[in-house]
Amino acid sequence: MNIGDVASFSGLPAKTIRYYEDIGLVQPLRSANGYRSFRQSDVHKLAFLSRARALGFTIEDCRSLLKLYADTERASSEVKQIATEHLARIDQKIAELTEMRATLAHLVDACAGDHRPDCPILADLAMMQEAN
Amino acid sequence: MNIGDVASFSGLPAKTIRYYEDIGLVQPLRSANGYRSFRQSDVHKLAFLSRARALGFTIEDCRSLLKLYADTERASSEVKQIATEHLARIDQKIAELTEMRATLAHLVDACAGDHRPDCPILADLAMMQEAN
DNA sequence: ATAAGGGTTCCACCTGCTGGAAGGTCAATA
DNA sequence: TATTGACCTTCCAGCAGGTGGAACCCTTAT
Repeated sequence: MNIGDVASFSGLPAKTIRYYEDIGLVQPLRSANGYRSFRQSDVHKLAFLSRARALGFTIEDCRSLLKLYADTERASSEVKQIATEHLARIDQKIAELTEMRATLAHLVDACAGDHRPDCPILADLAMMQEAN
Repeated sequence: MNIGDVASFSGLPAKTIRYYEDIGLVQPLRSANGYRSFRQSDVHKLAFLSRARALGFTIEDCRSLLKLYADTERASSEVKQIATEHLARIDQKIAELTEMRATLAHLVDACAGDHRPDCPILADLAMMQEAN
């Protein structure tokens, strides 16, 4: 399979697939003409990566997950730990964004948004200047 | 004011302040010895930037906001638009993360996380391989 | 023969900093 | 006065995770 086919199959751009090869996540063979030649297992790996990335796992997480995936003797606890840590990071991020959202929504709400220059958003961002 | 003082005052690392000068967000003067010399207005700008960045505005947003801030003739609608677009981006991000979180939490929940190799997390990530 | 549509490499760029090396400056102390 | 230590300076490199483009090769059809 050439890279274009793999791209449409895995949903990853060809550029990304080349990048994944660069950083050692996949090792496709090469045809006589120099084209990358992907085996079924490579395609599976890439689909795996595509899904893992879509769930927000970092590349390093993906590397670990692929290793565990390949090791049929792994303990599921190892996988669960990676996923649990990632879940905590997501929760953290959601909490941060939610707080930002609240503040920002409040400001947007307070701003008339008309032709006049008075703007609570700028006033809040400046704050210190207010005390001036 | 030297960069160290400004850093502790604005809450931004000195490195970041230098970077902000690099990209033209602030233009401090220079003392005879070559040290950056920050006026009150620079310090205010940096505090403004610090708050705007904490609310997740991009650097380019900040650039626009600073320009609007400096322009006492601005229409508040211009500010509101930037903030509203940013709010939408935040909502988008929260939605994505929330979906990720749901899927991941479901998987983590389903995984025994013990010494055995059976793992629904890997199984789900692989999917295609399942059909193999 | 040539044009279209694959593929290849390499290098630069994106966001928003951060770290480190190598050196200049300043105030206080031994 | 020498020297320490805490400042400051510049410049260069790197992080994640790709993306864009240039310049080129390969294959197939017309």
